[in-house]
Amino acid sequence: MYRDANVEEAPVAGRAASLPSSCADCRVRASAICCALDDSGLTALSRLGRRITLTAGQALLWEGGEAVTVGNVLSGILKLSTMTGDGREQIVGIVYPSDFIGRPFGKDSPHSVTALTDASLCVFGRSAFDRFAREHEAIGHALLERTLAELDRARHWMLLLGRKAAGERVASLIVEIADRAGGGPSVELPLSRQQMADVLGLTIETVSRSLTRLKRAGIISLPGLRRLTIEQPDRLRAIASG
Amino acid sequence: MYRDANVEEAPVAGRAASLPSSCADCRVRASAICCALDDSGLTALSRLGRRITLTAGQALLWEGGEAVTVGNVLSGILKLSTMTGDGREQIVGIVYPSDFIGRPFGKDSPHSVTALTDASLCVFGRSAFDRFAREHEAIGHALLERTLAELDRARHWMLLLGRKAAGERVASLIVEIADRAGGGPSVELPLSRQQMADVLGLTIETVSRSLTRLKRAGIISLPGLRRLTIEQPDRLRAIASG
DNA sequence: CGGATTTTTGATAGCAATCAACAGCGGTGG
DNA sequence: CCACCGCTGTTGATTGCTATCAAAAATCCG
Repeated sequence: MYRDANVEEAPVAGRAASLPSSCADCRVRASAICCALDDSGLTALSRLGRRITLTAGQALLWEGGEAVTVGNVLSGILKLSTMTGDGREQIVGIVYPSDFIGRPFGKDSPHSVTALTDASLCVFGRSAFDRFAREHEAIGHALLERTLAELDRARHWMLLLGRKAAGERVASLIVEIADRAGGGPSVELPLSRQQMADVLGLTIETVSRSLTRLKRAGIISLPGLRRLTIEQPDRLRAIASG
Repeated sequence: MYRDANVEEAPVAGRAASLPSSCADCRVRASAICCALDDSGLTALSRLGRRITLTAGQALLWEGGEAVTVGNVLSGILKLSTMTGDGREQIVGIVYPSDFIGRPFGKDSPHSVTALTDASLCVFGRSAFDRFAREHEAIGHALLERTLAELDRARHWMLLLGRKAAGERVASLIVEIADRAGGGPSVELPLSRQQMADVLGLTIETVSRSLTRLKRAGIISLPGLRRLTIEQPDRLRAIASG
């Protein structure tokens, strides 16, 4: 089902004095971790990296497997997931463009990384990246800030998983997706019902029923399977906050 | 119910050339974050810090409050916790001696930090610590490694909260506590039943019933309320892994 | 248009929460 | 020293929520 990631193209290292073309035209240059680097650092880092593409469903890293690669998401959406011994899955993170993926400074990957949509990434060998990060304070610090923010988010999600009822979980997810999408009351859902269930620690049926209930209450409407409009943000947030 | 932390003593900065006495006799010097520093760095850091004590139940930081302090735990055990709008609590982390607490590089504390036992800490003003960390690469890197490990642990706990049944959760917690305690089949439980419930996203009754079931199955025994012996580690681990 | 997949809806069952009472333990004071 | 009290933990009865099982409806895609 899952195939290996394919290399799209070798990096094109520009002249030493200028930015490599692969970075110059990078869609996430301003917001990815590399934005902490100056031009010379960026040039040096770009020599370690290459771009790859993943098709929806394709995995890049496996839980418990060697943490061989790290990198930035350029486009598409990926999931971080772990599984119990008998195969129940929990999504522990959703990764968007400009987010960093992989486990620097660790031998094994603590979770799987799988593309939910077709995606493109800028990836580095982990050990080469680790070495680079040790030499470039700015990258290390940017990584620290990101990791601290991720930890905050993971712990906040623990409250949802440990203490919130199904309806509250679904409301919380909608609020988070809407916030991430940035404002508008109408959002494209990046997740299928099954994926929503795997994020929320619920079943697909319970997610569906919760959405129906929110719809019937007039709090949201569902113009399409993957589209959702928040009709009453205040009530939605009230439910989400538990 | 919760009182403010009390300052125990001002730091005693030793002669510039030697280690300050507060660090020289520090119980966690070899394993806390400061072990990344050389003597001069340690001396500089120690000038920013002071020791405080907390009594059981006392809070150091509040969820949503200003993240004024960071520091190392010297002795005792603390919890990190968050609450829903209507007061349901989830413990998102247990902190042991030599662990780091607080939220560097952030304005607000994402969770409360509360002592579960009497505890002593070596704390720093956050902004002073932030400045220090930016100037001392070694601390920043040590913090990064710790934060990455914490993130791995938090995400692993998300699997437990999202997908494991009550009995599996309790078994997992016992395994984790036993591993942390280091080997012996008999462990002192650092948590009350209520606190175990708050970590596991369960109620106190369900935790108690799960323990009783494990006891009746001969997998564990409970020589005292706060003492537990693992009789059949393999079966316990099998249950824990889901 | 037709088949496959995803989503919704319905019926039922099971697990954990809730409500309630009791037991064990430790501390205190008579 | 023992009786009493408060607190923590255990056990029991019941309820309620969510999972599970099952089937229909909607959507997607060739």
